[in-house]
Amino acid sequence: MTTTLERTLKLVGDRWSILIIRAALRGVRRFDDFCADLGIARPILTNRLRRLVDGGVMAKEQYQAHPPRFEYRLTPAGIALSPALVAIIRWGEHHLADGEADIVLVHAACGTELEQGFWCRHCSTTFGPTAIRGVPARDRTGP
Amino acid sequence: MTTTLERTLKLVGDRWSILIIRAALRGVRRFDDFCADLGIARPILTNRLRRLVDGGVMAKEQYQAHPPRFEYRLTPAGIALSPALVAIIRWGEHHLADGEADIVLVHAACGTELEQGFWCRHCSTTFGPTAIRGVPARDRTGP
DNA sequence: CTCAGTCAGTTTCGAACCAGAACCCAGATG
DNA sequence: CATCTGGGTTCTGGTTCGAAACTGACTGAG
Repeated sequence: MTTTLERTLKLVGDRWSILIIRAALRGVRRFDDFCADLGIARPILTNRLRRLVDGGVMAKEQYQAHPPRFEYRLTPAGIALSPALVAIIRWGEHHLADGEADIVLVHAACGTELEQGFWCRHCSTTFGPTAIRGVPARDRTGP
Repeated sequence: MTTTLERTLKLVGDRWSILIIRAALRGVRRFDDFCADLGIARPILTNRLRRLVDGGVMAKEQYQAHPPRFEYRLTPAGIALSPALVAIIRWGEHHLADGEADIVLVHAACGTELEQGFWCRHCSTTFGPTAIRGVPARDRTGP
């Protein structure tokens, strides 16, 4: 009984992986930069990076040959995690904020705080979480 | 250096909390039902439920007095986690799926697979993750 | 009344995971 | 040569996890 969600959580469901991915989205690429940026211990960073690479979320690329040096960057699958990341960050900012230091995510073009919703392209409408159903992929009957 | 995201992850960033919240969204309320539904060990369930209650995600309510029995249900803050949950589930289904048993989230009204985007109410437009900026809450200047 | 069963935990104890510090190694730099 | 840098690995204690068994308050059947 290993659902996809369980496998997802095994991959990114720990305190560090999400922080690593956020750092990567901000442009951090190198081992020591992750270390300094996150304050993560090196052995754990080694471990998490390997797991993320194995899971297809990040890719390890050699960026110079002679002293062989590597950088870690997000794959398209990793970048596709950003809506999840944003949703988590937004939830924290709204429900766990404690004072001044907090950050609001805004539409870069105009500075308005973004909203996140579900969109049905068939009905051309947005809707909330109560209007969601989960159906097995194979016997899906929708249009 | 404890960001809100770090505190969020301390609260729900482990393998079980998210699964507990999903079960709660499906209507599971009682201790043993969580146990059976998730296959979680009892001490860990005790621990997680306490943490979620302390964190304001779930509420513990006595539903009968004489053998004092409790049920755990999501608070509004807990229900507000569903966009994050949906984003994570969707990511897993698209990037980690392995075959038949998977589930697709659809708009209940019509059965179309839902999409999830960012919406700017000022610009009346949807946009992708690259158009997001994070700004400190206090010196936000947007309209 | 006795016996089995339910519900919500707590106890016990070995396995896994964590953080920090020290160490290693290849090349570049001085 | 000595030192520095990037990218790790090893070692050490401490915390946390998780499976199974135990507790304890009750309920319902016979």
